[in-house]
Amino acid sequence: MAKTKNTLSSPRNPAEEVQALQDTIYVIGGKWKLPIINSICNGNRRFREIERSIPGITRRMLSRELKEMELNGLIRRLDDPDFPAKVEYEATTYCKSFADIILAMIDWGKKHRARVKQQLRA
Amino acid sequence: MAKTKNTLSSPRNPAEEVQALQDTIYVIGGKWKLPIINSICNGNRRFREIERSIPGITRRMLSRELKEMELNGLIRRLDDPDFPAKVEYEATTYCKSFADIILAMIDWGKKHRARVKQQLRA
DNA sequence: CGGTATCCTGCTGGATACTG
DNA sequence: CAGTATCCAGCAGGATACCG
Repeated sequence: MAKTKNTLSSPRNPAEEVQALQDTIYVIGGKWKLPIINSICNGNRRFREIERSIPGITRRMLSRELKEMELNGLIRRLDDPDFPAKVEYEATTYCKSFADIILAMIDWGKKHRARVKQQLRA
Repeated sequence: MAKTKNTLSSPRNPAEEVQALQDTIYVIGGKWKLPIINSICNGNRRFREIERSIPGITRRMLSRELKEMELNGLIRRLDDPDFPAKVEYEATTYCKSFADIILAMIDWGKKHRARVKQQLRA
């Protein structure tokens, strides 16, 4: 017999939460996915634009990640047939679902900088 | 002359935000740091406890990460001299500063699971 | 229990050059 | 502009065995 949802016991399920956490880490793992998502969500649409908006990224990496992200439904690639080599990328709803994570991370990063700066002055 | 902070223009600074994002990715990079932080913040204190709470992690990895995290001020290691091989770990305030990120990621992971399940039924 | 030592593999990602 | 091709290194991380 299937257990019915018990709303009283364990409002938090640690095992389930680690799982969820590990899934997420798997999906957004690596150095570039989140910065790229962030860039496109910020309105950058052209390859070069995105490239310039992310310090340190190479074309190869950007190219690879964009391809994978398109496959995974994170972005749409719009290729203008009239202008060869005019491509635009746009974020899907799915892509935007990472907003909370990205915001939390930006926030943490800013505070971290402030903290380090403090430390140097001490 | 130094630019004074202009509260009107650019309440958001994209360049600064990518930086912050990349800093954060650097700090919590890899498969294990976040799950370990999460585990310790959830009250797991013993090595084995932490190990058991994180599916897939090996002793070697856990050991290495814990050592690094202690060096970086994320956790305190309490070694009981009376009981050799009785060690406890506890989270520092710094460690807890990752809570928002972790929560956002757990949340995303859960929704992701639900989404995938939906897809399979369709 | 709480680790360390050793060995090994793969994959991420960098450098560089070329293309339609 | 928007990529692709090739080549290569480093290191994260897995397997396994051993230790006080």
